[in-house]
Amino acid sequence: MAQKLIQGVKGMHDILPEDAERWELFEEIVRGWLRDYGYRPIRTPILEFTPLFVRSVGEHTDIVEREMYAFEDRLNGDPLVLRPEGTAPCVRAVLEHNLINAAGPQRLYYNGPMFRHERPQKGRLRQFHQFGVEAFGYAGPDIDAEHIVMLSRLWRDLGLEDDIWLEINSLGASEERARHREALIAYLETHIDLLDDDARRRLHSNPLRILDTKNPALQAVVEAAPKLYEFLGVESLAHFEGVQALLREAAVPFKVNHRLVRGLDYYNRTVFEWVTDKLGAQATVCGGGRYDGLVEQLGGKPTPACGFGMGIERLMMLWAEVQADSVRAEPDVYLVHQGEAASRLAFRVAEQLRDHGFAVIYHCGGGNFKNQMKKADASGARVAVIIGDDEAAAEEASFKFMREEGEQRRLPVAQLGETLAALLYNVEEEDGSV
RNA sequence: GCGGCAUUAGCUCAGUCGGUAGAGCACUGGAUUGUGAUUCCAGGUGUCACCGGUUCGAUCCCGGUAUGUCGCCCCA
Repeated sequence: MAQKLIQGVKGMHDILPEDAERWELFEEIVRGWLRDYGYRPIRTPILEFTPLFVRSVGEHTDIVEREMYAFEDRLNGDPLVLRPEGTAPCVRAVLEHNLINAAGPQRLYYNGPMFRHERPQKGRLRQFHQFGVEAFGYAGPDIDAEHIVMLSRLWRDLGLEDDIWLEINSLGASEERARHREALIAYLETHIDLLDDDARRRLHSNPLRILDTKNPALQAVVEAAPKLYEFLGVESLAHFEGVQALLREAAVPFKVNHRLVRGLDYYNRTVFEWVTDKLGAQATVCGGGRYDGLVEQLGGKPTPACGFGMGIERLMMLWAEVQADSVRAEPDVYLVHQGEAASRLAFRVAEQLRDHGFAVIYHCGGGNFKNQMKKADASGARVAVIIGDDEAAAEEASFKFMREEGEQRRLPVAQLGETLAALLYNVEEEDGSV
């Protein structure tokens, strides 16, 4: 296939400054929120060996069967893959470095790009970004509830609480799930003549999804099908009830959706999704749950675990609506200058002002004063500091407030920093004047 | 991976029943050459996504490709 030189890869988007600034603000908020709950960062490589995901996510999931960027390293034949999700790499790193044995239970988070070769749409990209949280070594329902409650707080902090709601379910223990699956398949096979093509295709790959069909002709069959929750044992039910009790304690509203399943095989017991109706078909902005079997499955000691991932692109689209203002960081000072001696002085003055803590843009590229003042205005700077031949000859600088009334003033450059600090931040000078 | 729709100036979009194109914003220059966001004047704004076909002639019709977008599938 012929590629154009100047063309990004399909489904992989550049995040331009306007958006990237918003992303960084979002990331700062999220990191602060994670720290408040005692979560620590972990960073893992984007490449992993392919079998890691085949074993964890599941051989017969869509992710593994048709969406992984898997390839052979041309140099040594290693089977590599661009990670399609963050949980398995996190478990791998925790096991490889013995974090749990060394330091006990772990509360961790990560942030970064994930890769799935899907058909792109708005809010569904081939390279997308997630914040993920994983907790290892906690068996009780309190950690499940903690994850959900902390997310509820994040939505409030972001102003998204009206756009997102919570659905939860319990998948039970893996044996319980397996028995239900068997019963469900057996039931559906007795009604095979009633199923549509889609349902037949999913009968052995993902029978739970059939229960979610939109085909009205199947409603009666689906309604009478064996229910997963009828297969849950005492412990699973108690755990699920425990999670719900804590959610009620924290006054977090939720909806139990018995048809909620997740596309990754490793989940058990609690699963949850935060969904919105504002992003079309891409309704899920955050999903997660418990995966008590995964650590052992990947070769570790049996370790209870629970976590979630949130899609940054999807959340950013929601957040941009409630956060319409630009989040651009504006400089304090734009330094306008013309003439050789003046430019040299201005270069020094810029550094001098930065010593005082100011954000300073030194004009580059020449141009007349009119042109430079336009740039100063466009930059959003509060103050233009102007140095021409006259100022340079006297070791002085002029300054002018761009956003408020006031005459342009002129001072020796040695006094500029303190004077501007006083004017911009109302800092009193040593003699008490402002 | 399947089906539908879209692609025109830097941005948001008009338009040509087939005769090589516009608006607003932005940008550049000017209104006593050392002063911005207002006002006035002037001006580039463009392979009309790409490749091919039909035609005297295609931005427009047809086919393919690329990308985006909507739905399905699936998921964050």
